[in-house]
Amino acid sequence: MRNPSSSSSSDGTKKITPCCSKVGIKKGPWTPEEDEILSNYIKREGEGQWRTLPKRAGLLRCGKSCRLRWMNYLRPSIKRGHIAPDEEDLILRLHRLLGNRWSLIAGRIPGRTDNEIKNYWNTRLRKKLISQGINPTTHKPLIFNQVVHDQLASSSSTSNPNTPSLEIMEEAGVSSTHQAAATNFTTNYNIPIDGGFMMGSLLPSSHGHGHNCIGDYIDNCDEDTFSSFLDSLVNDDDFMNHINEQQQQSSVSSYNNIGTIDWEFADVLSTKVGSDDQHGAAASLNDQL
DNA sequence: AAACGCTTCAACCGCTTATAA
DNA sequence: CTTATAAGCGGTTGAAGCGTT
Repeated sequence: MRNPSSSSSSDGTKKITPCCSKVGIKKGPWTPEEDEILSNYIKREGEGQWRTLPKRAGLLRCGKSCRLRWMNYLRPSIKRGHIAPDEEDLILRLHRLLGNRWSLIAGRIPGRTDNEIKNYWNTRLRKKLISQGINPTTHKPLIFNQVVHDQLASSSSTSNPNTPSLEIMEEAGVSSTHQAAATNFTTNYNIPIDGGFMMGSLLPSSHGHGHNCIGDYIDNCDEDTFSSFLDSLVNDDDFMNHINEQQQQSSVSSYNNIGTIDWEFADVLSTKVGSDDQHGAAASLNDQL
């Protein structure tokens, strides 16, 4: 494990983490005895008050370490071991929508911790996607993105600056129907090609400022709505019902076509124009429909 | 059997966010 | 409103285990 004395900031000065700086605080792997003490204490007294918990429980650990051990290993609800294919699929779908929001992703997968999912992603899923030629950050094809982006950069032949050129769409194999939809889609929703819209900005605590129907939809959600939105990803059939309910309740015009947008096209388009993240939301939702 | 390289995952760190005083 | 403290998060590390040579 890591050397406790090696902690330093980028400018070389030592940084002290208050709860872990005391002499006599144990670090490194937990022993079965420590696990038992912590488990028994939390079962008896409950979670929380992590900073003072070690002293009260009689452990020579910092509160952070106790919390982590409990959250990631000792909690009775934790499901350890092999991640099933359906769990893997869910991780992929949620990551495509949420990015590296491990805690949020874990919250949607019963019995799995953020640390476990993060590790699984970094050691397996990331490599798996790369081996399949998929960018693990954007979930788009690795090579195609670059080619189209380069083409797009040298093109200025469309009247709407947000719309990819018809030549590019033809080259990319987009049908004429979808080409027309592209113009409508990008015009109606004023989607800027360069986006700057991170998937993480879909979250209530980190609002994006791009104009995107899905982004707007989620930006205007409260936490319960967002939570139920994520639940709908787990239960695919619920998603359209959820959107339709929101449509009826909302007078925001940009929501009006949300149930009729050609999401398959949105996915194709997002790949073609290279504004991965902004369209990534639509693309990920497309997969659910 | 030994040496080496690679993979996994528990645990730590620093930072941010939330809450209390 | 400001400051201090606690909790939570994501990135990173490195020991242990495993496979290969």
